[in-house]
Amino acid sequence: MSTTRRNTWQREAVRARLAEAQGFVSAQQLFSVLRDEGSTIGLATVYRNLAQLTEAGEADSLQSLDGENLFRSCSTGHHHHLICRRCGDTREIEARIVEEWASRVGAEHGFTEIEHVVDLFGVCERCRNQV
Amino acid sequence: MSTTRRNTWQREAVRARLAEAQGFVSAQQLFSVLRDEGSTIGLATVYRNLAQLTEAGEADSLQSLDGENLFRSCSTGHHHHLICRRCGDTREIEARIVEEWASRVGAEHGFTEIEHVVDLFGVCERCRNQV
DNA sequence: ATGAATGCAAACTCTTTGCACATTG
DNA sequence: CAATGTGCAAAGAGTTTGCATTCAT
Repeated sequence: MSTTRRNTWQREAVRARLAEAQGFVSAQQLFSVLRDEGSTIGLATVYRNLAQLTEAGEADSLQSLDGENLFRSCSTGHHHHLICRRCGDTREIEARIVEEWASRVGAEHGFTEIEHVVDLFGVCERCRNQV
Repeated sequence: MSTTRRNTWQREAVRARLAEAQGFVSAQQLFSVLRDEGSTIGLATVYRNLAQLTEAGEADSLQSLDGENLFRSCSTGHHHHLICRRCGDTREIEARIVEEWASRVGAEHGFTEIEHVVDLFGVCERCRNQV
C-alpha cells in the first residue's frame, strides 16, 4: 500500500556500521569506513539511508557545533548527549528535568508540537589530562 | 596592543540591520536586505562582521534545525530560545534550571569547559490557529 | 518484469579564504 | 603610512539531486 521498502545490503551495511560505532558519526565518516572495508557503496546512498533510518526512528541525529549532521544508532526513544569536543566520546544523559522544563516553557508561551535541541559539549577527563 | 578594531560603515550596517530584525536572521538574509537597500556590501563582509559581533558578545547565534547559522542582536549574556517553526517568531526564555543541570551533569561525568545547546522549536499559537 | 534503490557526477547551499584595493586611525 | 577591513571570485565542506543502471520482489 504505501512505502515498499526494499532490503539492500547497502542499507544493512549502513545500519551495521552505525550500530558498531561508538558515539556519533557523520555520513562522511561512515562512508569512509565502508569504503575502506572495500565496500562499493556510494556517498549518496549513505546519506539516503541515514535519512531513512532517522525517519524510521532507528537512528538519532544531531548537529555538531560546526554544523555537521551526526548520526547514531538508536533503540530507545528520545534522549540527549554529552559529547567530548576532543575525542568525540559520547554519553547518553538523562534529562527528564529538561524534558519537563521544555514542555512547560513551551506551553507557557502557547506553543505546541515542541521539539527541543539539548546537547552538551565539553572536554572529558581523559582529554583534559592529555594536555 | 592586540586587536585594533576599526569602525566601518559596513559593520555599522550589519549591526543596525541585525538590531532591527525580529528574531533570528541568517547571514544570507541580512546580505539580501542590505543589497536590496542599495548597499554595496559584500557577503563575505557580512559573514566576517557577524562572526566578530558574535565573538564580541553583541550578537547571539544558533543553528536552525536545517543547519544554517542564525544571528540575533543580543544585549544580555547567555540565554536560550523558543522559536516558532512556521513564522520564526522567537522568544527568549529563562533557563536557569537548564544551566544548572548542564553544569551538574557535565561535572558528574568529569567533563569540563561545558557548552550547551538548548533551543526549543514549536508552533506558536497564532500559527496553529491559521491551519 | 517493474519500479525502488543505487552509484556517479553535477548541482546546490552555506561559509571561508586569497588577494588586490580601499580605508581607518 | 601602515595595517585592518573590504569586495570579489574562487575554493571548500556538507548535502542533495538527476539519471541511467542494477537489483529486490
